[in-house]
Amino acid sequence: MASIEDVALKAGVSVATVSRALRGLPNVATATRLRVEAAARDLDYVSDPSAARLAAGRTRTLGLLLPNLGTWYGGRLMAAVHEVWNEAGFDLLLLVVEDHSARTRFLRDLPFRKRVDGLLILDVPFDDDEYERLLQTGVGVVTAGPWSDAVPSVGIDDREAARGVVEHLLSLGHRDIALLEGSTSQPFQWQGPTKRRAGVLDALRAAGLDLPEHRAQVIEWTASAGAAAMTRMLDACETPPTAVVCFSDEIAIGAISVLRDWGLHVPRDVSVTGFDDHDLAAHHGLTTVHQPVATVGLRAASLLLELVATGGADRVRHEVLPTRLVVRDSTAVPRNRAVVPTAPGVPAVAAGVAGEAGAL
Amino acid sequence: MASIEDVALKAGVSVATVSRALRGLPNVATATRLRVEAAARDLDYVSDPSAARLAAGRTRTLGLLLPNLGTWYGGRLMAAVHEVWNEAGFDLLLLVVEDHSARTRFLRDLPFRKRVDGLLILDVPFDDDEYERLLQTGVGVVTAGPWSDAVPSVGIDDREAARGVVEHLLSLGHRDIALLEGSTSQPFQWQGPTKRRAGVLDALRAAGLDLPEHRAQVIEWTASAGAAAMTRMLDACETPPTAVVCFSDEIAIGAISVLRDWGLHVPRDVSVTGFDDHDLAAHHGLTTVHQPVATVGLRAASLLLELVATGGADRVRHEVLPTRLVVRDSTAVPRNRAVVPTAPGVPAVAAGVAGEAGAL
DNA sequence: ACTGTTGCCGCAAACGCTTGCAACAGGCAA
DNA sequence: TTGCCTGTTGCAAGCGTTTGCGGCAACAGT
Repeated sequence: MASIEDVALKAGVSVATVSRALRGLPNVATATRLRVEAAARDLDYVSDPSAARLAAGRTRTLGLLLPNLGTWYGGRLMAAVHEVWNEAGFDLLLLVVEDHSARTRFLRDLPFRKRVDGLLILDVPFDDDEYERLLQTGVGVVTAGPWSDAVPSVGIDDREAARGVVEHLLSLGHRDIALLEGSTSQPFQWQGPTKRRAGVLDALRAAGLDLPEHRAQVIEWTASAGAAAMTRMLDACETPPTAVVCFSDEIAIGAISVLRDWGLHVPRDVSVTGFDDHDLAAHHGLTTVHQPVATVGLRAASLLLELVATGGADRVRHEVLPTRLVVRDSTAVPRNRAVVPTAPGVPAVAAGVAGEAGAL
Repeated sequence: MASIEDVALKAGVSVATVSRALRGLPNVATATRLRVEAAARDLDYVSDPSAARLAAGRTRTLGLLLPNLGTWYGGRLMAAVHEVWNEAGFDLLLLVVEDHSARTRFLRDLPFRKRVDGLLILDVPFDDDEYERLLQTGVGVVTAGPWSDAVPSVGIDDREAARGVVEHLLSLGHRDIALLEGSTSQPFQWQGPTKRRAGVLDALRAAGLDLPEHRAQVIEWTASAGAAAMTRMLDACETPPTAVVCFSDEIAIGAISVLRDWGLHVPRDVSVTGFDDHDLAAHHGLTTVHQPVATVGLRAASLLLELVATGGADRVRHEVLPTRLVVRDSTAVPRNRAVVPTAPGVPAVAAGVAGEAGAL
């Protein structure tokens, strides 16, 4: 297998020149560059990344830290990140921290040392001291999701998004709105659900409403948990809520199936909303919050790329990407209630768009 | 940041001894080993993988080649593979080949050269010559899914699995069975669907039945494609089939939603089966073929590990993992038809298990 | 003609490990 | 005592790059 020396011999130059020519450095004459490139092509030469890393002191590898592989969100994001980094000639090193003990080990061993130039953290939150410890290794750090003053981030405004969903329901005339919240500890203390809950309360209070205890449940982020919670709620109350706000599409899909089992029509009897705009959401006709997961990945990946290129963070920047309420067929005017033209402070949103058209 | 030399100095031994001690090689006295380990711990030393790779000529990295990130199947498999390799101290390098031009480039450039010790190929099929070209780079190759005489593989018996599904329907008494096949070119020519079709035909023919042209459609592997195809089929025929066999759970979910829209009850009016046992399949009460994706990943990952450890493949081995028919609530005895006790050659499977119990 | 300047290029020293080989000490048998 | 073997350690030569520095033309300005 050809090494740089073979190329140098064949092209009649030194290895230094080959290295410079092949990497496109400026101080190489065009003629020599062409000669070198030809020689490299003839010999089918590719440079050895290990040697390059060792000599240059940079790994041209970036780490992606996430709590688990195989989730819809993580997979989508990883796809975007991989594309950006691959394009820029960086390898992607997967770092999986699936539970608290793994998290502790991660912070103790810092297993990315000497392996990556930068670290993109997805949904594994740290406190400021912990971020500091990560940064002391010299690698650049960016988060996609978690927010901290210590490191740059890109994410969405969970609070605002949740508020938008509830405002949509309010504008349709709903006054009895239930909440299926995702747990904050799945598997980590994560800020998203807290913010979403705050957004829900913002909207309710602006309309002079409240969130009674029996109308809220904190559950896992799965369809089965959504189904179970919906069942409990229907069991416990004589009248179902007119609308159910779910913190993920999967939860919503679970809730919907239970409602249907109970003979309740969605959206005629009960409106349901999700969060994420999962692939299957469109197919289920689910009204939901579209979350630009690919864009989040792309931006975060690019940010980290810049960071490691410029060497240091000049200033900690935060990018907040817009979400979008996608109104489909799972929300409608509540049964037997007058449409309130516009709730106070609510933009005249989509009240006409959401019909009872497509059955679910 | 501490290097091996610092540890050597601190422990009062040579770097060679440190290297041997820390890697657990046998020819180090226990006392020295302990001293070295203590020094390493004190200095918070981790070895530089680039230097180790360069010196040893092995990368301790394995490549995972797949057509796209962010799919349910790929994500699940990657999770299993990552766990096995991580445990063994190997890094995972993602190689994505999303379409034919990328595939051509991959074969031309062999971008994994000098970067990995082995390659695990998932759902990106090559012909024998192409495998030969991959092998000439000296890396070990294993596939998860595709079958070839050239390289070891682990996978499932698609034909057998598909046959089982149809036999289940036959044993319930179905005689008018439709097929929603996944396309073979998504994005690559892949053997799975061909084999599944063969399995379907095996079962039908054994029962003296046929697959009329208007009862089969080749479509994409998505819920929307499943929905569209189901619509076309219902549009085109005056009587719907009594059962629909789908090549993926997502296709099945799409089909079911259309059937429901048309006022057809599943399974009372039409039975539907999927393939994969996707997370949401249980939730939809879908009768389907459980595919041991995590086990496939685990076995393939281990196989590759052995392969690169022993240096060479003694013999090309193929592992076929069992699938399992999971009978849920989307299949039942067809309406207005007598139950045929047992179809010829069909094991007395689950005919009593599949009731009309849970509505969908 | 002499000095700077500029543009290319080569020399050689890293980079931080691994590993074949030699050295050495101690134990044992002859 | 000598020789051999075994178990442990050190020496030093790599591994294949990158990059600071110096050299050497060619060229322009005085």
